Amino acid sequence: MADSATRNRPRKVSRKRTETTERILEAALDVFSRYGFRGATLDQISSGAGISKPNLLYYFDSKEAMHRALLTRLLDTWLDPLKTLDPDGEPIEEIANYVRLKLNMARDYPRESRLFANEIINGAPVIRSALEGELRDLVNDKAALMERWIAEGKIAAVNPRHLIFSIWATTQHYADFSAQIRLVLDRSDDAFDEAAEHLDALFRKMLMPDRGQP
Amino acid sequence: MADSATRNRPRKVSRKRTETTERILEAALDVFSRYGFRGATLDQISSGAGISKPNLLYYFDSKEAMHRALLTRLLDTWLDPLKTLDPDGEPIEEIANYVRLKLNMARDYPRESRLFANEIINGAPVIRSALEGELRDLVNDKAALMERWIAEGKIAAVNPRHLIFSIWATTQHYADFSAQIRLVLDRSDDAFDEAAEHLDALFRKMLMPDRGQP
DNA sequence: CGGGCATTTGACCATCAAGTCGAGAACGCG
DNA sequence: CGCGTTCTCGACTTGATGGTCAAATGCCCG
Repeated sequence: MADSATRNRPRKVSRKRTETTERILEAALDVFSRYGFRGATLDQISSGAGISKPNLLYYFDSKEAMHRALLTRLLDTWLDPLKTLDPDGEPIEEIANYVRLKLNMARDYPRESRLFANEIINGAPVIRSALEGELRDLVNDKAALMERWIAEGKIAAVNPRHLIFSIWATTQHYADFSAQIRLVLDRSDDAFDEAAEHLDALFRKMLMPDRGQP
Repeated sequence: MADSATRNRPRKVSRKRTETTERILEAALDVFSRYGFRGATLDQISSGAGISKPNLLYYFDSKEAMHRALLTRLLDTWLDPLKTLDPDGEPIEEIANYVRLKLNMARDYPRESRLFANEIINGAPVIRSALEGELRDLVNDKAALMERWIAEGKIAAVNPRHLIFSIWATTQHYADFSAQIRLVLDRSDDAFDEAAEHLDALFRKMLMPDRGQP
């Protein structure tokens, strides 16, 4: 590790190469998230990235390779907020904070959210194995943490896994179904502030331990 | 209206025609919900319906027409549960019942849910106008009802529209993201019973009026 | 039963889109 | 400068796919 080959050449991959790769992935995210995998065309992506189609295929072997690169890179970002659930923190604050983080991601990265949604709706053909491994382990870990909090009477008795599902569902909804939300609410200003308040109240109330009957 | 041409012929459209149309829409639902509009092919649909491709196009002018027929027909079914919110019922029971109905739909009609999700994620190009009209009116109506319940102290002070969003999100999640849920929960048996219990508790707790400080 | 309308299909067409090829331009580096 | 490597693209190939057409078959009803 840290061998001379990697050390001596400050960049084995040229700056230009990484820059172009970045531009391509940015354009690909735009197109894939808007039209889905099948609906996206290489022409759209290449023109979005400002290069020719053969050049696009010089950087990525195939349309599928681009899609895969995008999704695997995304997965880490996507799972990150859940990792921040701190076993030593104040339980309700920790979870409320997680909800806020997820909602911020829906607001700041709607394309990523839609890309992910598309992949899952279609049965997660690409990231299935990653989901089975990394995601399941992470969820199991955090679910166990919540069980502990419940046993200690710190939060109400909820089903931890379904609580996590509810958090994912409600927060990502504001990205994935934004078209519907805009149409229902009528106004174009984003409803994220209201949503934040609403979801904070929803989950806090859900988690408040019932001190009534011990 | 009600002219003889329509009256005299008990079925201007033959039984066979409606039956074939039905078989086509069934196959189309299957394919569109699984692969999205662009991803679906007429060959898949025609073979799913057990007829030839030209015959398919004898019944529907185009792929788009089939898709549109499917979505407009679906919209009514989709909105129906919300209409059942009874202004004269017991508020919390009414809403809990609505949640249960929506979750049952996610369980019994996952293909319809995914078709709808696909349409919305892509910006609702087909049913935009219907959403702007019918759906918005319906939501406004029911939101007003909830405002009344809040004013009467029957339910806690929630943001009615965002409450509705949360119900849509959490229930449809079990259909649209079922792949993820199966992977996380590990077992193949559907998690709907657990989900029903969890969501019932979640929304009941959210809606319980705080008798503490009046 | 027979004329006419509805239904069905094999063969075909046109377009679109993923991916290939070979040649040329740009760049790094001695 | 010179030369190999990296990068870029116009033109092309190939397969998939939405849609057409004309001919054949079935079916209703007088």
